[in-house]
Amino acid sequence: MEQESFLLQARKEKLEKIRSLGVDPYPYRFERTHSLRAVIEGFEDLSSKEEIISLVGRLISLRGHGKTSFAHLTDGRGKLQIYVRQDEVGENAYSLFKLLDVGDFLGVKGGLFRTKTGEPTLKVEEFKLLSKSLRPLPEKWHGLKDKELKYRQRYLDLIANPQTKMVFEKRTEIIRFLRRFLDERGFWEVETPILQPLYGGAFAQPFLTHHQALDQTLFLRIADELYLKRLIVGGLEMVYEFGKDFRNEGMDRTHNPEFTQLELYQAYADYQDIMDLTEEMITGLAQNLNSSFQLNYQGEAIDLSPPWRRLAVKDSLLKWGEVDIERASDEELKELCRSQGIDTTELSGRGKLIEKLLDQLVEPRLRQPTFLIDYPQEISPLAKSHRSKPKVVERFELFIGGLELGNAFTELNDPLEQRKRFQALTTEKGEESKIDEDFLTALEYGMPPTGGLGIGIDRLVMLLTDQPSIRDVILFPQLRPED
RNA sequence: GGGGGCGUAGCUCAGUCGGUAGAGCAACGGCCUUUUAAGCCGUAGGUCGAAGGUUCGAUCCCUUCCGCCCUCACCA
Repeated sequence: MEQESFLLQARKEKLEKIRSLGVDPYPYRFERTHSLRAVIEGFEDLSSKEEIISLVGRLISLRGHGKTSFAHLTDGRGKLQIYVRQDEVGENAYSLFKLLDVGDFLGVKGGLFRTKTGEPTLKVEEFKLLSKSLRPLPEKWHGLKDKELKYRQRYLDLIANPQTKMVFEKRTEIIRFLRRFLDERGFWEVETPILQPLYGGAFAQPFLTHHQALDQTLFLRIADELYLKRLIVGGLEMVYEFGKDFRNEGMDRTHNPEFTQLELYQAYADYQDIMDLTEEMITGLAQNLNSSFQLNYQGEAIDLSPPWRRLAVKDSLLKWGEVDIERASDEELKELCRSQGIDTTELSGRGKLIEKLLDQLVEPRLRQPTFLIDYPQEISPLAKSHRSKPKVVERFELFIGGLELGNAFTELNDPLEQRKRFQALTTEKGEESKIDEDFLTALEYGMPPTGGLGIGIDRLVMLLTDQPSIRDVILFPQLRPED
């Protein structure tokens, strides 16, 4: 802290010197004629015309040589060298330039030329300080490596590490593509409540908050599902929502307490249609982003070429668990769990046992794109029973590179059946979790046959940007407070 | 929550088999009109994550705590 104030002090003194020269270190405006990227791309043309241009940017390097200085400016899209000479800008202006630091924002005006080494450079005729920086930026050569600092002070990470900026640029492109993809198919983008009197649509602990005026407990949503289905009842037919969901559970490489999910619902579609849509959407995305179906995730080659494997839960466990879940007794399933080192004392019901076996035996093996389909009904209360297979529902989860990316159903639209499923859950849990009567009422008015999908956007970004942790694709991931 | 690793200057990192610490970059002063990790000369900057213990002496060993990372568990 002492050290920091020492460094701060030097900059504050410069700030005062600048003010005493009659210069405002935080002025309001500077007109730029070109972005730095435009200058680099149009350099030959601009320099041959000897045009005088105006540029802005942050000073990221500074090399003074007495009465002349070289520096680099960056404006977030590009980087350009500038060259300042005392005999060009005048003595007063040059002494002001000497008071500048790496980190300051600058507007410059001049013509372009190439240095001896051929680097495109702007010869400064005039410049204007646009904003004074009071703290030193991370070191120019090694950047900012400390993960904690990268997450806590993401702005420094973005300044110091171009790769970080690229990841988040791709994140923006991914979301932009998905919106366009759905908009073009006639989906409506909608917004549903984040503050909910009841929570549902997934199994997870919620965050609680309180509304003062209503004196009411509210929950931050764990999923959008039950509201989006109400809109299907309302006749919207094709809806989607990009939204933050909040789950009050553990944090790890693939879980952040708040995360972004894309949910979409399409009337008159079933889960087969949704599989087609998902495949088309994500392969289109990869093509758009990387111009290829091939990608590398954490050293592993992944081929997104369609069609993707569609593997039934039952077949997956036959293959990797050597068990027939239709025939095996509860005790046999438990035995298999135990042989895999799974603690079965807390597990009730075949559904949970099967889910555990999937976790352990199947999911880690799903490296290439795979729709795992037809899940046990008891762990899928919002999905419609399979049209021909007993005891399973029409549901899929999507796995790529071992990441669980999506979850989808042919939606259950039988209100009486839905009520039974909710009731079975509350008795199983042995607690008075409230049933969303308003949702059931909506179903009673009639919901058309519908397919629905949830995609974990953060994990999708991880996959497509080759990042190992969800924290690397969320600008401000959840951390414990310092001290 | 269990196990393992890490925490030293603003940043990136050395180091001390226990004798209160170094480098590069950044900073400050000086020289320098085509440099680009500019260069040269000089200066300053640290309660070595926090607290306690062992010791003549702790940044180093021990304990506890805090934070970060990995991993297991938990997690429709």
